[in-house]
Amino acid sequence: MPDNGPRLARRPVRADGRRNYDAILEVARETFAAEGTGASVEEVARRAGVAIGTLYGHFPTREALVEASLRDGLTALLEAGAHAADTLPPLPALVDWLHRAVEYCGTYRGAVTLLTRSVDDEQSYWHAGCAAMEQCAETLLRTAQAAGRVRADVEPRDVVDVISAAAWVRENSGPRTGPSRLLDLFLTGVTTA
Amino acid sequence: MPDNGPRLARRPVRADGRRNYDAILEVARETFAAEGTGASVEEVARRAGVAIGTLYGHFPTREALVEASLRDGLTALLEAGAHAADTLPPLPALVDWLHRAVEYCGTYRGAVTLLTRSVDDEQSYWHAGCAAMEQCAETLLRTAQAAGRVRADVEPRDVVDVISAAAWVRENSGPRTGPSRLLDLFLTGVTTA
DNA sequence: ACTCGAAACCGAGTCCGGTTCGACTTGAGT
DNA sequence: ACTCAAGTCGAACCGGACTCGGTTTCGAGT
Repeated sequence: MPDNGPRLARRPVRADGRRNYDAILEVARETFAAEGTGASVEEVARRAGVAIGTLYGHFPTREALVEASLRDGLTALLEAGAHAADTLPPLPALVDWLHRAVEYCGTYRGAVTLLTRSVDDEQSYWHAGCAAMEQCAETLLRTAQAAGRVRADVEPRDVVDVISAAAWVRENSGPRTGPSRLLDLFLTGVTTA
Repeated sequence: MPDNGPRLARRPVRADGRRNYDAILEVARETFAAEGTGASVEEVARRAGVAIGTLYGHFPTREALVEASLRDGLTALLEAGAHAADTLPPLPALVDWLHRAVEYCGTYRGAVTLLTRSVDDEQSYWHAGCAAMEQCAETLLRTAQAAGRVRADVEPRDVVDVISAAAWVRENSGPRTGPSRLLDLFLTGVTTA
């Protein structure tokens, strides 16, 4: 039987387990939002009123915890992509989704780095999610290309790279406001009449 | 007397000091090259045949050590910029230098992140170096703009962001070869006839 | 209501790496 | 040779990740 990689954290069955699981996750989201994905895991446990061992019982690594904290957002992003594809013309659909994707990757400081490393790592907690994102990007890109609105030599991988690059710049470079400048510059270089 | 930020590590005066300083720096370069800037500082001390305290005597923080390891490269990059400005037409000079800058930022895994954080941090060991790089970028950019080869609305800051973004993608995204694709796409979006 | 096994919980303990500090050693100027 | 600042040393401290074996608690089944 092949190793399917790490199991995603599941909401546990017992009432006390579920209570703690939820509490940890909520505190984790707050903490990551405030301090980035590098925040102390012990601190999360402490604030959630739970022993460190309990936290590790639910989320075996920091990665697992971050992944769980971001799961809902990813689902929303994929839905937004599908929705844009259904309701907008090809190029606007792509552009809209790209901006959302950049924003999503910036949910917590440090998240892009984790995400990006996982794209090619089958063992990672994120791999499936990343693959889904890549798939979404590919669909939107190919549609826009078929409509003649994006240069034909652009690859899905370029799109993924631009998303992460733009998100990374946002979180590491001085404070920027509004939509990602890097993304805009990329788009002007890549779109066609 | 104002705090001028951290002092850059200087080659010490005494012979034994200089010996150790040089040994540490050489080992540090090898180690960072092999394992990235996150490598264990203790490991560096061990391999250099020096006690941990000695290392800290010369380089008070990991940042100081990384900075020292990258100093020569930065000098070379700045010289290359000046040289390109003197010997090439405006746009090629900018393009050439950008590629070099991306390569430089990729000297060690993790270096871009350190560098980028320092741009706005006056306290950082790098601040002066970053400022010099930004200055170089600005000169080349403005010249290319004056020659009508780059869109007028591009700011030096955009250039710096693109350099770090491209370098970051190279080190974090799957293995890429050849010149940075991200940089190329940016340039096609930004250059004019 | 009671039993009992699995599910959860707990937190001390291990490991590891960064950084500090005060005692000791040594190079080099006089 | 003498002196002392420069340099060296490494034990010790700290904080955080992660483990594990003992204990408690839930809740399904009777």
